[in-house]
Amino acid sequence: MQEGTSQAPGYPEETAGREPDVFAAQCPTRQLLDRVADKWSVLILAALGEEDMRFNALKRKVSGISQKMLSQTLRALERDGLVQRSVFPTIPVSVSYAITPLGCELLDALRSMIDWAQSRLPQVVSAQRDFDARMAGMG
Amino acid sequence: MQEGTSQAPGYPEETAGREPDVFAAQCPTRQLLDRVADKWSVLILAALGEEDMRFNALKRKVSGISQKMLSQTLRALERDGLVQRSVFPTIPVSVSYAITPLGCELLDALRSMIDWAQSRLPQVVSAQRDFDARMAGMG
DNA sequence: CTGGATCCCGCACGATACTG
DNA sequence: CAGTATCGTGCGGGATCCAG
Repeated sequence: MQEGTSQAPGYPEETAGREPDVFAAQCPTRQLLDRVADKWSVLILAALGEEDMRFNALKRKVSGISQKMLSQTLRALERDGLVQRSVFPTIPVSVSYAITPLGCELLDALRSMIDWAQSRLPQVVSAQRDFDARMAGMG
Repeated sequence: MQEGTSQAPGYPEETAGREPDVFAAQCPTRQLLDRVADKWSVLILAALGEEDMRFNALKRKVSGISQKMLSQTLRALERDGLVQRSVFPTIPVSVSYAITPLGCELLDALRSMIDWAQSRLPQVVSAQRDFDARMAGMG
């Protein structure tokens, strides 16, 4: 494919102060970004940013998510250290999810994105109308 | 679909100045967020944030993207007013994509996320190792 | 040649049933 | 309640074809 600078075989992590190319698919940062720049991850973190929640509460909060994607995304978030899973041996067992300090840092960044979406929605809707009108005019 | 200021009937939103529930699947902000909190959108906007690019240059830059997703995502971004598409009637025709001021605002928010991923990658990797070790220990 | 549409197919996701 | 297992479908990737 693309060689550019020669990379060590096996682990293409650059050595010196050079930062990795986040656009390269095999870059670890890019892979982390792919996991984090995901609608379910964003919504789950945002929900847990408001308060700790149990599995089904989370499922109700994040409307439209399937149990499969919820449990799958939660496990990925937990593995990345962004979410803490706590099991309480009640009967039946209850499991609570909380955002970690690391996840909280990320959430701060995500909030800018969410705030942007909320505040700029009118401009976006207007742009959509404009675009659709142009497309209709082209036939 | 788009009513602008007043709440249209049919939207189960709460009434007065209360902001809509971004966790509700049918909330327009949530839908915008779903489009924006997408790995291809993020990478494309980040690439165009560096410089205007043509279709194939973008395809090379954003490694791993298929031309289908590139053209599809670009069209969605253009429709949302985040990206400007310019056709130059050269031979062969060249199409250039540029980020708009609106998209630039969003990109500022996205950059926090990207920066977070770059700076916190070590912690995440460490958390992954920890998680994997715990899972291995459980059998 | 560049930009993009279209077809086909595999895989990831959604819906649901089932288990501890 | 908190998941896993199973199955069907729709989205995304790759190849191919088309327009200019």
